[in-house]
Amino acid sequence: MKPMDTPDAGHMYERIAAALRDQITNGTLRPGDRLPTQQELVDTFGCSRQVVRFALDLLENEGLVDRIQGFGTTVRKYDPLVRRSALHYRDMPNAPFAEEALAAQRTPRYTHHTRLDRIGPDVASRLGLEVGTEVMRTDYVSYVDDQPAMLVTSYENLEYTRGTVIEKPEEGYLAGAGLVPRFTAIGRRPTKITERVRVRPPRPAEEEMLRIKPGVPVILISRTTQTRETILETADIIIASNLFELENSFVIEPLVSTLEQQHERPASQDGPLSV
Amino acid sequence: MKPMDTPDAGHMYERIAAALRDQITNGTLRPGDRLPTQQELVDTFGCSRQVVRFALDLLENEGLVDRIQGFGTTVRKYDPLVRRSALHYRDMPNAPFAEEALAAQRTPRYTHHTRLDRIGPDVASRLGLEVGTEVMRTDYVSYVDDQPAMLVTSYENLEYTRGTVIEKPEEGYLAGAGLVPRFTAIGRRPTKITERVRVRPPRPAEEEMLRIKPGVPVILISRTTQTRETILETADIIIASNLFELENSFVIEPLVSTLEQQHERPASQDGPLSV
DNA sequence: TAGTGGTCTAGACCACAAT
DNA sequence: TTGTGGTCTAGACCACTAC
Repeated sequence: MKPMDTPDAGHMYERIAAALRDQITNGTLRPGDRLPTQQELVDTFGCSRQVVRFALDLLENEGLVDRIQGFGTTVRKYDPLVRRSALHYRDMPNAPFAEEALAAQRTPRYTHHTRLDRIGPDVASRLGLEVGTEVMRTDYVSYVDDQPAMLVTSYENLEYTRGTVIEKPEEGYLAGAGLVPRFTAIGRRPTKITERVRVRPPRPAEEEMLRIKPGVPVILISRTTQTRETILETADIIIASNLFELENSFVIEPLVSTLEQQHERPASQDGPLSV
Repeated sequence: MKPMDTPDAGHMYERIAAALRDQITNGTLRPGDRLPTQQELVDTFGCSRQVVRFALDLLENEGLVDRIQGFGTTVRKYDPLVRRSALHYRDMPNAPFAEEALAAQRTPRYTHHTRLDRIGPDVASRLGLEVGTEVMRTDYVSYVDDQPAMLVTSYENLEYTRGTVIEKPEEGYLAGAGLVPRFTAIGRRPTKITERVRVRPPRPAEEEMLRIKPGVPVILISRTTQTRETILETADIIIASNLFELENSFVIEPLVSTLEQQHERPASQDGPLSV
């Protein structure tokens, strides 16, 4: 019969998607609400069920709806936690992840597994070591309300940690403390931590580990922790983007005439100086 | 005939997708290569064309392939630039975006449009001003090799910039300079810049503005620039995640509380020190 | 013009959730 | 059991690319 474009413009599936998207974004349909059934949409728009399904595919891939077999299609909820780098890289020996979750009325939990491992090319180049060098590897899985939210794999250079209290990250009196207090405790206080952030749709393995729904990208962070001369640690962090936002703060150094650079001086007051 | 699961396990479309995904990720099919045609896949897997298309939908939504009508399906290329916060928020009055692009052998270009604007609730709360206050708004579109890559909308508090040389961000001798040198020039050197990073699939408007392909999430950054007492600026930044990665560096302050400094001391295995 | 991918129909059966 | 969404077939026509 009528093949595709009926009265208006564009394709039928896009018209259906646009109609529903409007209702979702303008609040007519609210998070958790049920959309019309596929059959109702077939009747409303006078098209085949495949077309309706294609329209719902779009909305699902946009992260706007959840489709529950046998139940219906609902508007997806979004209520992320915030991962603050400043919390993770401060001196206090608390667990920043737990703090973030509890502050948002969620229940945090994590598992960890530490073992010796030999590194591949990628980690080797980040640590400045030879491929195959033995390092201390720790895998973490962090849960929010029993839902996996973040995967971390950390590699620590044994040259610096071997035989110290922090050789095993989750043992000893600094178990669970952040990188900064741990390495400070062995006289190797980090001077800089660098995060490289990449974003893409999840791989099937990540989809499974994080129980990710369609339309939810993952955030991948490669971190390196260093002192002036050495690289202490590197880590791969995988985050489900529907559960976390990131917050990064950058401290701007005051202008210190031309003589001195920023060294061990607690940030002084910023005078209105000319350039 | 045979409805779905033939010999092996799972659904046919997932088997097809998995076979192709393997070839892409293990390098049998390389970026730019053409996949088999839909008809060839129909013949190979002995299923209907709809099922083959569903499999390709998956790969497209994973960002792995491009589908070009009349030509074929190809393996997508990924070669992002790096947005370094340290570059954007430093003192040098250069254009960091151009520098990043040129370093990667790409051609940068951007447009800008500055005007007075009255702010809505979101920007108002970020600037600590009343809704409807007049601010200086500037919209930027940044292109890499003539492809739009980043949208920035910046709102500057006129209370501080009115009548100064930086009142219009893209005029005067500091045109195009970063936030730090510009505000420093009027005696309001920023002390902290905070970025909140959110990730999700693109809205249709964003898809169009950034000419985004299926399976490419957007990165949304809300930035605020402040001195100790005041909020100077806030901005919304939208980035196509296939064109940019982010790099954030965090400087760890030396310990100044006690006389203890870490510094160049190669201190190996020493006993546990109190934090 | 030939061949590619894009949209659509009409109908079938399966899997899961609610009752 | 009923109704929801999930997978699949077989076939049609449209839109674009390359030759």
